[in-house]
Amino acid sequence: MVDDYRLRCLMSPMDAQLDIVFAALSDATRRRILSMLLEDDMAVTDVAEPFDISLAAISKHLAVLTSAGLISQEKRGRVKWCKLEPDALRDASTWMKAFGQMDAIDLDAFEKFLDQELSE
Amino acid sequence: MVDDYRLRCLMSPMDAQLDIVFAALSDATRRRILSMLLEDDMAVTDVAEPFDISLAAISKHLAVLTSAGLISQEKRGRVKWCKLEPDALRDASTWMKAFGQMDAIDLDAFEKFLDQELSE
DNA sequence: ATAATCGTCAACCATTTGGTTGAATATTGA
DNA sequence: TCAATATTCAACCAAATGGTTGACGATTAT
Repeated sequence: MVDDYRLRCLMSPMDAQLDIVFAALSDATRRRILSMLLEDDMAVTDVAEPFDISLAAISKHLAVLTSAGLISQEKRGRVKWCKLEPDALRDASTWMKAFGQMDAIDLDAFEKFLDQELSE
Repeated sequence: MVDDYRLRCLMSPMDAQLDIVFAALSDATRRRILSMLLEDDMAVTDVAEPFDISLAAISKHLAVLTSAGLISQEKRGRVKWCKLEPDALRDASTWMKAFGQMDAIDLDAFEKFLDQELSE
């Protein structure tokens, strides 16, 4: 009985999504925006206020966070509200968790899995 | 008594290091290399073997992982051995954990902290 | 109606990233 | 000694990233 759940977490098909989420997290401005949104939903202008960069730059950062699924944006009137979507962090934290526990799994199975993966 | 441990995790000075670690994790090739190194220490050439890209490209990926602290490289003879350093994941996973638990902390303190941070 | 506000778009720029190739540097094996 | 192996370096390239500015389309306030 192989615990290939963690293997699935580490390898293949959600790779593209993980790329995007980790890339979104790799910028301090974006992480700080996420922290701000923990406090409350915010309008784009209010998100931008503490930063020294242009509104357009913030708008781009918010677009990155949105396409990573880390936030959602909803326009009400002329204001676009930004809302945290912390569930999108789950893939990433699952990867890291799986990674940390990897030495506990069946390594023979992992090797077979790798061979199969590579022969495709 | 404020739990500002998590605040410290989310904000400021280790930001630069987090940038680097998350960026290193944002590439599927590099994550796969990390997975391979879970099995065992490996020489650069052996790391490269399963991939379709040049050895030089792998060498660069390994350099990225090294400067993120996620692996270490030690040259013995003409072979450079790559070794996983999973502790470097701790900052990142601490950030994510702190983030996930953020709603449990003192938000007034967080607000004060933010104000202070921004007035510097 | 007109002016102000919210946010994005488009064009541009410099830097970084991920890849290539070919040459160069050790080191080891015959 | 000479050839093969292991790895990096240097130069280059295309694409992506993070920033700018100015104009623009919506929406709201006067």
